[in-house]
Amino acid sequence: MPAESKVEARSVRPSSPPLTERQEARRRRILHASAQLASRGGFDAVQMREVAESSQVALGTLYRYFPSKVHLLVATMQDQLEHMHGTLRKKPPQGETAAERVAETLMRAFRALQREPHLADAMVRALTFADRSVSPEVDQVSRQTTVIILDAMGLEDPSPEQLSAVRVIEHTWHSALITWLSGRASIAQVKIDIETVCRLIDLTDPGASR
Amino acid sequence: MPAESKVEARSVRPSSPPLTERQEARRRRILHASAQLASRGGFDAVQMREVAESSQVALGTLYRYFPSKVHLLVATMQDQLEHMHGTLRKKPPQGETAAERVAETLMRAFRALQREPHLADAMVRALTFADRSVSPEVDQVSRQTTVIILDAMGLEDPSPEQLSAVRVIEHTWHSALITWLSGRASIAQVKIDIETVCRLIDLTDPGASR
DNA sequence: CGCTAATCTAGAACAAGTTTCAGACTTGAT
DNA sequence: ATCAAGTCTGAAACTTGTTCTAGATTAGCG
Repeated sequence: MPAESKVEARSVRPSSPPLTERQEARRRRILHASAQLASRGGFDAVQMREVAESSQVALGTLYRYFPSKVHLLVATMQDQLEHMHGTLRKKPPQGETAAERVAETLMRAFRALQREPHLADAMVRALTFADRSVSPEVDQVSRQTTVIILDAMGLEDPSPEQLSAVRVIEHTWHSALITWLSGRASIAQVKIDIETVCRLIDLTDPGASR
Repeated sequence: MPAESKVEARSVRPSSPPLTERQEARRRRILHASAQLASRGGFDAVQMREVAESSQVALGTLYRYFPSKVHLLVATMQDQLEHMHGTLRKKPPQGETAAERVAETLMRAFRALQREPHLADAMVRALTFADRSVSPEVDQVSRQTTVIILDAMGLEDPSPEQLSAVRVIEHTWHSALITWLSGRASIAQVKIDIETVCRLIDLTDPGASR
């Protein structure tokens, strides 16, 4: 009955209905345009009309794929996170302790973001500005981040305390990024904050190699 | 030469030019209207036209006092934070360790926010969405928060490590609030995160009473 | 008091996110 | 090949933050 089947965009989570090739292509064009515009001028430069035009899609269609600007930018972030995770996987961190490895990984990610500060601005602002209607997508980003951190820790089955520590690390990561993006903290400051919070890991993992 | 002298609103920081009585009254009406509307429907419910109308001020005047919606909401937060600090001061936390006292203080603040979740939503979203143009005001909020935490710790002159810990606690506090406000974390979860991050204090303060 | 500069007001105008709609186009099934 | 249902397009409309303007008010000063 449907034509190009249903929509509902997802990146790693092609849960609901599968997309037509042309739909997949559209989705990709949109995300590409979004990232491109964001790389220029950050959150404000991602204007829905421009995204639509750049990706050769009608405005209504754009809104069918991504029901709001925030949805679009969060999806863009998911997209970028995948790249990131792939990249990080290739060269695992060198640190001795779990805390060092996590800090190293986050700093590596941070340096990547520094290369595209405007893009980082757009994604992070969208992420923290997102309201309840975007919760599922934001949650997905959060889970992905958790995976990256656990990866760096090199744990099989983390304890509840360790999961709490990871949650706090994520909090710090997001908030520190924001203070950096809004010019209220220096890069060095962010580094210190990350290293400080990572100490929590050793605190919650008595069996860490020292 | 000027009439009602100059404007430039501030709360605890009447730095630049002092305000006329009528101006002070206007400013107060505006902040009151802002908090009232925010208490109803959160960030979205604070509509500049409505704030202007509620506070009996022309739209242009509103923008003269607060150059953007985010500025207005951040100022509203400063205002609320003062109350909060005053209230907290009266009954200092009971905990034995600094970590316990800080956690207790933050949880007390958290409970206050729970009583007006919409207001909390408006203020916190504004805070994290703020761009560079609002940095001074956001920074002021941050400083005020730092003071509250240091107060709870009961320290005279904190070490750099301790200040780092406080910074991380603030990061966690903000970010945890956001996850709670957007329905991605339960109240219990926030509590755990706060308690977890507060452990950093003991970690950085070897001389803590135990 | 009378002046002058600054402030305030009412309201129009503009910008960008979001919604809506009629009509053209695709798709999968018969 | 044809049809029904779902999609896409282009364009207009609507909402809310922000800016602008002309004229009325106000404050402080000589």
